[in-house]
Amino acid sequence: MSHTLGIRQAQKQKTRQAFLDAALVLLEEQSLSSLGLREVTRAVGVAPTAFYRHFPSIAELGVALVDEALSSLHPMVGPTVSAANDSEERIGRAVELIDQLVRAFPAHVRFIARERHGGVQPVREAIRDQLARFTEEVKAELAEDRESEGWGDDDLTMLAHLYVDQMLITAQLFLEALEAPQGEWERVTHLAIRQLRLITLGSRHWLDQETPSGP
Amino acid sequence: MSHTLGIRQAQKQKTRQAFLDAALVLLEEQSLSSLGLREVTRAVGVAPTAFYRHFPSIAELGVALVDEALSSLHPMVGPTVSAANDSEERIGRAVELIDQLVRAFPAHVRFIARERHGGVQPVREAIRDQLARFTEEVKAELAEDRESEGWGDDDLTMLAHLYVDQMLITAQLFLEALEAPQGEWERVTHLAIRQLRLITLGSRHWLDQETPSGP
DNA sequence: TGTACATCAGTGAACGCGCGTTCACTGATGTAC
DNA sequence: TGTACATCAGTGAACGCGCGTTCACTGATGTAC
Repeated sequence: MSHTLGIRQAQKQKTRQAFLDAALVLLEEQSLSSLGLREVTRAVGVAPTAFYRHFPSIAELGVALVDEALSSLHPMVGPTVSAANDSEERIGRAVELIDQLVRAFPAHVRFIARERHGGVQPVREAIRDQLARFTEEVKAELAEDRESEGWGDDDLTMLAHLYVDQMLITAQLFLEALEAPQGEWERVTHLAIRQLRLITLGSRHWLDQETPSGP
Repeated sequence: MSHTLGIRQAQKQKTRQAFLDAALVLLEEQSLSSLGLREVTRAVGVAPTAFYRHFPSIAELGVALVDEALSSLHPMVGPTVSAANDSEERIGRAVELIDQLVRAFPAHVRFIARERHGGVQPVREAIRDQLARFTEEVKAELAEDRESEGWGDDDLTMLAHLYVDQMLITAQLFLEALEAPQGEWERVTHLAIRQLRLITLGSRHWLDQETPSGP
C-alpha cells in the first residue's frame, strides 16, 4: 500500500547514486575506458565487491550515467523549439537552455562529449540512441510549422540534424569556456546565436532553390 | 653531403613508425587513456623498454599521431574551398574530400574523433590547435571572396567555424557508415551536401538582415 | 683502408603495485504466521 | 506484538596477472685519425 521504498531499497538506491556521483567526478579527468572499478569503490568508501551489487561492469555504470545525463532533457525540447512568435526568440531560448545546462551540470555534459566517440561501445550506443531521439523530437516540432509549407521528410530530418549538432557544438564550446578567462562565455554565446541565425536564414530560403520534392 | 639518413637513423624511424601504426590499430577499439605501453611494444614486437627510446609517454605518442593524422591535410584546404565558379561545385569537392579521407584513413579519423574530447589533455590540445588552424585557413579563403562584399571579421570567423564543424560531423557520419549496411554511405553524402547547401544559402542572405557591421 | 673509441637503439631481469574477480561470510531488513 | 526463517547489500581475504619504470647490458653503427 505504501509507495515509500523499504529501508533496504532506499539504502541501495543511495549507494547506487553515490557510485554515479563518484564516477562522474573521476571522469572529469579521464575517460570511461580507463576508469577502474576499485577507483570508484574507493571514492565511494565501500569494498570493491560492493560494486557488483549495482552494476555488472564499469561499462554498464556508463550507460546509467548516459541516462542520468540525457533522459531528463527530452521534456525541454518541445517548449524550447516551438511556440515562439519569431525565430529570434527561439534562438535565444535554445542558446539559453544550453547555457544553463552546462552551468548546472558541467560534468554530465563533459561525460557525454567525451564518451560520444569514446572507447566503450555500449555507452556510445546509448548516447547515439538518445541523440537520435532528440533529433526526432526537434524534427517533429519543425514539422508542425513547415510541413504545410511544402517541406519534405528528408529536408526536415536534415534541418533537425543541423540544429541538434549545432547545440552539441555549442555545449562543448561553453564547456571549454568554463576554464577560459573572462569574456569567453559571452563570445561563445554570440557565436552560437549568429550561427543559429544563419542556419535559420538558410532554411527560410530553402524551398526557393530546389525542385519541390519529387522525381 | 649525403641527405640519406644513416642506417641507425633510418632503423630508428622505422621502429618509431611501427609504434605509431601499432597504436592506431589498437586504438580502433579503445581510447588512448587506456592504451598500455606494454600493449604497444608487444604489438610491435620489441621489449617494453624500447618504447622510451622514441616517446617519453603514451600521451606523447598520441600527440605524434595527431600530427600524422592532420598536419598533411592543410595544403588541401585552399584548393578545396577556393577557385570554384559556383558554390555547388565547392560543396561537392568538400564532401568528396572528406569521403576520400575517411575511406583512405579510417583509423586516423576515428582517433581524432575519439580523442578530440578524450581523457588525455596534451592530445586534446594538439587536436584543438590543428582544428583552429583549419578554421583560420578556411576563413582566409572565405575572406578573399567576401571581404570586399562587406563581411566583417567576426562574421567570417563564424562562417568558417560552421563549415569546419560541419566537415567534422560529416567525417564522423562517414565513419559510422563504414560499418553500416549498404546505402548508408550515399545517405550521408546527400545529407552532408544538403546541409552545406543550406549553410551556403544562409550566408548568401547574411548581409541582408544585419546592420552593416560597426557600432 | 684500418684501427680504436664513442654513441645509442634495443635487451632482459627485476621491482613493487593496483587491478578485476571469486568466495564464504555477516548482520540488518523483510516476511509469514 | 512476537517469533522463526529468508533475503540480500555490503564485507574482507585471497588469487593470479599485467602494468610502468629502473638498471646495467650488448653489439651494431658512427666517427676521428
